[in-house]
Amino acid sequence: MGNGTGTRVERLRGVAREVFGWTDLRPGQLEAMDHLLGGGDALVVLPTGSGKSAVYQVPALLLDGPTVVVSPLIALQRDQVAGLEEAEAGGAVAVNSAEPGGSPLEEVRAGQAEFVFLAPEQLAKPETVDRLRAARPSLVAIDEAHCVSAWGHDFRPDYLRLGRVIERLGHPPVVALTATATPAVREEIAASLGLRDVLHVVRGFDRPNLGLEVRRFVTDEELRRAVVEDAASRPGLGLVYVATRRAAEEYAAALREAGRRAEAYHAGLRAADRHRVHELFRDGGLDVVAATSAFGMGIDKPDVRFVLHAAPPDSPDSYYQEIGRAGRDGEPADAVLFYRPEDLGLRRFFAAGRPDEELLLRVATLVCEHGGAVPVRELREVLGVSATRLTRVVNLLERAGAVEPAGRGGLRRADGGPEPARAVELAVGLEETRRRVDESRIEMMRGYAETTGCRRRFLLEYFGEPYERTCGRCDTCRAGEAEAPEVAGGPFAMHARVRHSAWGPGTVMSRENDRVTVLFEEVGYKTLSLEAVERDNLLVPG
DNA sequence: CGGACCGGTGATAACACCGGTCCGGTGCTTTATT
Repeated sequence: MGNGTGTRVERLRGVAREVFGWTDLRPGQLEAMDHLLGGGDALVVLPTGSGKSAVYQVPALLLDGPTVVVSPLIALQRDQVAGLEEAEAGGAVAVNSAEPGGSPLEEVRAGQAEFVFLAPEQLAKPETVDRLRAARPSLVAIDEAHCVSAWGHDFRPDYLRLGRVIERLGHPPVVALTATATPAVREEIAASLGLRDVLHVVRGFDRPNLGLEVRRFVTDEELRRAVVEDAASRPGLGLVYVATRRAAEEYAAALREAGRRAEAYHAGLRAADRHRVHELFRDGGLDVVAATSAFGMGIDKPDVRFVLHAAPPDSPDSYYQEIGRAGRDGEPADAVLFYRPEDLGLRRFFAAGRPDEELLLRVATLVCEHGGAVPVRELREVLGVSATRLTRVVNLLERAGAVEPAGRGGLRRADGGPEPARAVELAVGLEETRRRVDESRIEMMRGYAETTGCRRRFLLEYFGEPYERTCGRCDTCRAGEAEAPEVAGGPFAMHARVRHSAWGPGTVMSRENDRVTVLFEEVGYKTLSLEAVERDNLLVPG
């Protein structure tokens, strides 16, 4: 393989060509790879199907030592391992509950595997981290890195502990990869993973071949009928995203009734059924999949012609991820949201979870009174709670500065940290902030559904890309309703830092002609009328 | 937060209406039982 001589970029190109057969690395990819070879960390936002994996696979072969890849789904790990085995890129193994015994880690230690795939839950075991550390990893890749922000806080709290794991592994170069991330989510990922000397590579947010449309309904019955009629009459392959498992089954049944080859997909299906639907979808045996958010990660089918939403997701972030599965081939495709404001209620319910004050206090008190290092495993046995619940609480107490890790899987009171009662207060405050931000993202989803402006502009500015025009291809543009934006400027330019007397510091995310949307650190997204802002001097530069 | 579902109510009876209750997404793990 071509190494030893030549510039880093030439060596990277050589490996890409000779090992993987890639002859056309894109500027964003190369830049990130080069930065990693130089010892820095990178946060890479590229659309799925544009070679995100290459960003760690190529430099991995030029760095001396195995590459640790954190990947959220066992199914994705399997696919990636298979792909690497085929490329003969130095061997790849996965470590998870579905794999036999402890032999994969042995292969890594013995230098027989260049890539090792794990979910964050595996890295919660100190023994596993120790064995990886002994193999002296030279690169860490966090795939689908938005999971750190989206899942780490409640659903899979081990995501929030990856920063600790990276340190424990000696902090080799780290690359975080995702297809969707607002500036705020990118900041959170970088901070949570403890990235240093970070190069941000963000490419290809706009998807001009996607037609955007929102249709509004009063009753649930009308909405359902319209979704089924629409999905049944469109040519080509499509997805219908729904909010509940039950709705997935009902839509699939209605579409079959209407003569389409349709299947439901959600996490309540047996593994064999999920597998079967995936294969049918992949091999062209279906017209429509009616699915919850369980369907999507790892899907890279080029010819999806439409993505309909029978209910709004929890944020524009999720929405963009889901509609981004349409039109990967660059041909025209449609993204239609069938909208009732009431349907945001379910999202609000999911966002509302309250913190576990009793458990917070018990953990804080136990650790505080112990005086030394308490093994987390022991805490779990004493308290008789699930690992997920305990990890969530420990994360909060760490963020509140009350406890800190002590060696292998231990926990002790932080030096000069707050008393248990005060620690609980601080932790509850952190949860409150989190809840407010989640709710504000739901409000931004309402904003998208109800905007009278250009929808593409709304989404792109939400993702931090200035878009000083109208697209002409969304429903509001076509109806001639979208107002042409004025040239922005003045005190509320995109990304300007501002301060509000009650809501504290924030960043301007977008500006329409009569209002401005600001992302506040403490309360999330707020849209303010410019008239009120000017009349009452609500925002000052900050 | 909103919807589906259930059982009680009223009072020529059948069925419309009410209020209460329950339920809802995403995946890793691991272990005992077939």
